[in-house]
Amino acid sequence: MQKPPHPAAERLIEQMGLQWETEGKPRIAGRLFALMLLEDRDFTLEELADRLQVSRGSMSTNTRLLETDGVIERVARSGDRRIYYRLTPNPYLVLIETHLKRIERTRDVVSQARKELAAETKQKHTRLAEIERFHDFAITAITTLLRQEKW
Amino acid sequence: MQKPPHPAAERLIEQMGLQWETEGKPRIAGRLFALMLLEDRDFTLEELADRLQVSRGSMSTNTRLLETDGVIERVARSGDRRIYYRLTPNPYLVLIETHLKRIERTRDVVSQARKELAAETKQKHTRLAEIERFHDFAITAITTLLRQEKW
DNA sequence: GGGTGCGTTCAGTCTTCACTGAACGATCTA
DNA sequence: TAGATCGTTCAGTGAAGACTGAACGCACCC
Repeated sequence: MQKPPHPAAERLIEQMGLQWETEGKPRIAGRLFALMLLEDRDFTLEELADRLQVSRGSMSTNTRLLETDGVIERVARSGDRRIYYRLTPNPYLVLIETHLKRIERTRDVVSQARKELAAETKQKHTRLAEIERFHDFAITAITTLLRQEKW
Repeated sequence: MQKPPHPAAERLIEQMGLQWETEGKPRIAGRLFALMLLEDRDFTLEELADRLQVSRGSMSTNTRLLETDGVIERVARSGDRRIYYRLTPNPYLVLIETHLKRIERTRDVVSQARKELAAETKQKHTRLAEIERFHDFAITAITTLLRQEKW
């Protein structure tokens, strides 16, 4: 017999879903992430779909999404045809890495624009160089942060 | 006579728009931000709407959005009924602050769940405490980063 | 081979939200 | 006061994409 989920757990899951939504990611992915953080064990696809009340199709899509990001991984069990999902060792660090990549991408866009605008007014060029430097600074900061790992 | 915009500038603006879109923010807001970074001067609403080829309504909404975030500000000129917009002194730092607030919010959600789940299994409680600690660490890191300002 | 369980795919639906543009109020000018 | 200019609001439109669920492929079991 299944114990009904604690209201506080439920709230955490839903809040995380909304949070992810504001960041442009699927709500289900956020809810999924929260659930797995909370329970911290292996799940089958169907178990997840049941628990979060979504279709298997949706769950398939979103597990793949998190898997691609490196937040969760698939686990096989001998004698069980089903696939199990669990969090990877440092899911949060992985998320930050994804974020880092985005910043790097923006930096590159700025950088390229700066180079191509070199012949333009000096003001624009200086301005872009400044922005680029800021990005570099942020990237360095986050990278050292990730290396520390002593949280 | 107006000089046509440089292709590289155009690309930067559009790319920034797409970037903001992936982060769940309006594309126009991103384009607006890039344009103002690039030119770094005062603009009227209509000038912005013309330049980015959007309606005045849209521009009104999006200038307000960036203004609320503290990225741009309104400027009045005596003898001119129109409102001018310009970047605030450290627009990037402001954006990071906004991001910081979001992290704090997530931390609070986790924190509350942890407290309410104190009576639940020890595993869940420990797990949530760990997540909370991680958030605290990230918050501290970003805060010190913002205080430095020596980029 | 038929039957069953599992995961994926994909066409279709639904929701959300960015964006438009007309209408409006407000403010200045003649 | 009438007219012009400026910014905002809001109802309506359109598009993007999250989500569903049926159909499918595949592997295993009998």
